[in-house]
Amino acid sequence: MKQHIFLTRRSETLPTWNAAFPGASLLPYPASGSQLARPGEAVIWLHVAGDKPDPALLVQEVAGLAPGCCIVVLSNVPSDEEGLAVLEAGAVGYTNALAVPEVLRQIASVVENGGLWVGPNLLQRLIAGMATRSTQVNSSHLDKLSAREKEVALAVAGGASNKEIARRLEISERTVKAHLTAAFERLGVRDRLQLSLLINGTPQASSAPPQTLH
Amino acid sequence: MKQHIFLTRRSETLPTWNAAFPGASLLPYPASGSQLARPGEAVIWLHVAGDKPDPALLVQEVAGLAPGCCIVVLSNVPSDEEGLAVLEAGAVGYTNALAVPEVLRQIASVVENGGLWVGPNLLQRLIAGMATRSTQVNSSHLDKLSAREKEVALAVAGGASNKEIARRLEISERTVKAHLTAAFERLGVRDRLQLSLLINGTPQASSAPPQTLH
DNA sequence: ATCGCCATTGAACAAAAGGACAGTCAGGTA
DNA sequence: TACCTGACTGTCCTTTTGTTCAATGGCGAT
Repeated sequence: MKQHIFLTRRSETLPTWNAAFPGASLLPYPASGSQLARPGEAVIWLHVAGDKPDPALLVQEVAGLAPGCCIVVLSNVPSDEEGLAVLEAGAVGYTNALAVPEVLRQIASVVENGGLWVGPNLLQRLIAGMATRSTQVNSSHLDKLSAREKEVALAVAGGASNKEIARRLEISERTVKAHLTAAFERLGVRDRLQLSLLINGTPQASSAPPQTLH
Repeated sequence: MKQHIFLTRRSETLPTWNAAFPGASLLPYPASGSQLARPGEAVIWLHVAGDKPDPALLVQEVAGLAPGCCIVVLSNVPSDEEGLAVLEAGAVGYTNALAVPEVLRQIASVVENGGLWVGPNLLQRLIAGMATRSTQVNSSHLDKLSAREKEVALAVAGGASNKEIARRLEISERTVKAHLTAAFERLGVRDRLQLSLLINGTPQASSAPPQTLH
């Protein structure tokens, strides 16, 4: 069990923190210059309230003062954006400052074992946003389609209905469906919306760095 | 402590599973029709090997047989793509089938408390991918929507189906539709595809007919 | 306390989308 | 010529989407 340090602005400790980690230290956080803990031997619980000092910058600063330590951010007003920001800044956990002791201990055990902790809501948003773009992005998707399929696919990507496309291309609605089915198959998507995302390059996941880290 | 059920194709149990949960059940998984467990009272460990039966579909099928239960996927050949797929399908955890007992128990404790479990690698990828993208979503339109409508609209813009969104937000599919109908109305679009184009800021204008009718 | 907004859901319904199976026709190639 | 591919179409059927009508409960404002 590593040492637990709570960093907060107002030097008051929340009852839940004590309940979770009776032996933890409490420090005011503009801890200038001095080292906070022996490298890699502590879990830093960083309490942020609002965005006065940018939480992400704060995380980076604290990371400098406690190299190798896990930083978990406790937010008074949690939001997906803030969570995203601090995690990107190097925090390994993000949760509500009022989380119950069980959850705090849960988080501790996860991060102490090298894991990251993200709340279900944020996580699901991440998954939702990522899921469609993970499937093999090649930018030259349209090249995989025949001329006609391409026309139909582009119309769909522009938001047209099958009926509209049929009228526009002067073919039956049935044929539009046939071309679409072929396009879905060839591009490996399951419906017109994902086809649209693919063609419109909405994913742009190709630019996301692989990130091997830690 | 909930009941633990391991579903696997070959009816052999891995030593690590036993070590982690001595009292767990082991079942072959094409368990047709019959209910697997009392609703919400079990953790289902779904063992997948390769992609013969699509893991994501399998998750959905099992979810139907064990409503309210947590499904954790154990993969013989884990990949970010597979993880993403099963999590999107409703699984609440994804890890290597050979994970050591400590990790399995860790995962169990997380999901039993309503959390999602995603390995550090995949999670980092999600965060990295999201952080670069989250700024470019067209928020001006989203401001016209209520908090809940926004969540649904964003999921749709990411390519999710109503069923998936319902599962993700833990509401009925009917409610998803209600939020969507409201969002269409407020943003002046006629269906999910055009909503996606609007939110993702896709410049379509030229090819997409205004179409007020209906 | 009444009003309006929001979140939620049910039932029923209509329309759109998509899959399965089957078939014609034109053009190019082994 | 036999074979293949792409474009095109039909019918039948299932699933998904979206609407209409209707209702409940929470919550903040007047």
